[in-house]
Amino acid sequence: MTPGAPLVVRVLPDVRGIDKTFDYLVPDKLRDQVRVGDQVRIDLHGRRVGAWIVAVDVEPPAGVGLKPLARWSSAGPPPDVVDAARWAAWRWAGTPQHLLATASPPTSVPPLPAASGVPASARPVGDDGVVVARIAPAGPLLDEVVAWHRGGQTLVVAPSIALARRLAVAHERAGLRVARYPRQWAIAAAGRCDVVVGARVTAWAPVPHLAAVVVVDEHDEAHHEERTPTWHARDVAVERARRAGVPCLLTSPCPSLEALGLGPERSPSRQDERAGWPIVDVVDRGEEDPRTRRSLVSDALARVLRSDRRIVCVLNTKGVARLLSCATCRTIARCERCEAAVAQGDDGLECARCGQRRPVVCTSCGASRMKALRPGVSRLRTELEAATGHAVAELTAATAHQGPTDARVVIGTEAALHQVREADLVAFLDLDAELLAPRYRAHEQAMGLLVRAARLVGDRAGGGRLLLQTELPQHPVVQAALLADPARLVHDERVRRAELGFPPAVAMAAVSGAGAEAFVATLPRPAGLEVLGPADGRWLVRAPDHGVLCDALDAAVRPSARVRVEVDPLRI
DNA sequence: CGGACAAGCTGA
DNA sequence: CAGCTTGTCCGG
Repeated sequence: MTPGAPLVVRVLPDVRGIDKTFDYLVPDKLRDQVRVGDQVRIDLHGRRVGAWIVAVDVEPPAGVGLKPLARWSSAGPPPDVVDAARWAAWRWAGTPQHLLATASPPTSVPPLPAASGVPASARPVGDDGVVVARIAPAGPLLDEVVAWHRGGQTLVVAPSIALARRLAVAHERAGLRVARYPRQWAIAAAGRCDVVVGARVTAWAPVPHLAAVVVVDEHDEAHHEERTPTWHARDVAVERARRAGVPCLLTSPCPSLEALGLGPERSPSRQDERAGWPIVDVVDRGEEDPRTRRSLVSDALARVLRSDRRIVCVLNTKGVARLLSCATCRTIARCERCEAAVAQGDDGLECARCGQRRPVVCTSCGASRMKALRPGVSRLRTELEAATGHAVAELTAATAHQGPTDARVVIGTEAALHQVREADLVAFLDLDAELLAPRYRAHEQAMGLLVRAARLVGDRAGGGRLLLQTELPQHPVVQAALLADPARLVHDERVRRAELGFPPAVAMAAVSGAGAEAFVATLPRPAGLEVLGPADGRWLVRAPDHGVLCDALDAAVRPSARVRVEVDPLRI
C-alpha cells in the first residue's frame, strides 16, 4: 500500500441475493486495522448492511465514486479461511456468505495484533497428507489424538460438544494450552494456544500456526451440516490441511468409504481392536418359537431385563405403533382421506402422509381396540414394564432437554443413545429395521449406531454388552460387530456403491423445492452427468466427480422460486 | 435482498 | 391519466 494514497478494500455484503463484491474507501483511522476477513458495515444502495473484507488495497474500477466504510465491526476469518469458504461455496453449491458467517466469531472480536511468534514448521510425519486411523469404540482415542500434536497449533474437530470437552481435557492433561471453539475464537485467532478443539464448526476455526488437523469419529453424521450448504466437517478439515500442507488424522471405529478414499488406513492389531469392543450377543429371531417371535421382547432380552444391569433398549419407531390392525376384524388401519397406513401416537391415530387425525376407531367395523403390527417405543415401554416389574423410562428426540433419568431400564429411539450417560447393555429390539432401511448408507448408518452403543457400554473386559435382535444373523454389519471387525464391511460395500452408482463412487446432489424443475432445466449436461427423477419432487444429479458436479451446479441458473441443493446427501 | 423506476392494467 | 401491480435492474 502506498503511504498517503487512499486505501481501498473489496467487500462481500452479507445480504442474500447479492453475490457481487464492492469497493470502499478505508477511513484514515482504520488504515492500519483492516484485514481480509474482517467484518465491516457499509452503506449500500441506501441501506446499511454488514460485509466481509475479501481483499485489501485493490485497484477500484474506473469511473465509480467510492464511499467510505461506515464502521469496522469485528475481526473475522483469516485469509486462508476466507479462501476455504470460497472453495466450500463451490463444493456444496452455496454462497460464500453462508460459510463466512459460520467461520466468523459468535460475538464481536477487537482487532487482532499481527500474528505473533514463528510459524510452526510442521514436523514431517512418515506419510504427509491424510491418515485414517481405525480405533475401537473403547480404544485409546484420546491418547492417539493428543499424540498427533506436532508443535504449532493442532485443529481438532469432534462430532459432539461432549466429546470435544473430553478431548480438551485430555490435551490439557498433556500440558497443552487449549482453546475451546467457538467460545475462545479470539484466542485461537491470536495463536495463543496449542490446540483448538470443538464440534463441527471448528473445521472453520482461525488457526494461524496450523501444523496438524484431526477429525474425530469422522463417520459420525453430526459432522454433516443439515442446512444448505450441507458442508461436511471432515471434508472441510481435510481441504484445510491439504492447503496448509499439514498432516490430517481421521479417526473412527468404522471409517467411512469417503475417508478410506482419502489416505492410507492404520489398523489396530486384531487383539487390540477386539479388546475395544463389547461382547455382542446375537438373538436370531428366525430360530425362535413363532409364538414368542411375535413380541419384540425375546426370551434372551427378558432374561437380562430381570437382572440388575442398566439397560438401554433401542427401537427406531416413535409412538405406540406405526402399523396397526383392528383387533376384531383385522383390517389394517388406514387414513380415511388418503388411504395411507396410520400410526398411533399418544392421542389417537394420525396419518403420517397428510396429517389427518381420528380417535382409535376401526373405519371398517367400529371397534376401538387395535393390534400393534409394528409397535413403537411407547407400546414397548408398557411391555418392558410388565417384563421387569419396574418403571421404564421412554427417551426420544422430544425428551432431549429433560434431565438424565434414574430408571435402570430405558427404551427409546436412537436419540436415547445420545441422552443416556452410562449403561451396561444396549439392546437393539429390531436391528433389521436399520439393516434393511431403504437408504444407500443403511449399512454404515447401522454400524454407526452399533458403535455409539458400544461406546456407551464400554469394552468387554468392563462387562459391556450389546444384544442384537435380528432375523439376519449373517448380515455383514452383525458379523462386523460380533467379531469386532468393521473392516470386513468395506470391500462389499464399496463394490455395491460402485454398481448402484452411489457416493463415493460418484458425486451426487439432491435438488428439491418449488424452483427445482426450472433449476434442473438450466443445468449444463457435460459427459458423465446424469439427472434422475423427479421422485417425490426431488431430482438427483449424478456425476463422476465433484469437479463435474459442482461446476454444473454452479453454472445452472437459480430461478426466483426456492431451490434446495443438497450436495452429498446422506439420507437418500 | 430491497429500493428505484418502467411498463402494464384498471376504472372513471 | 392517477393509482396500483408486476417485472427488471442494480448497488461501489
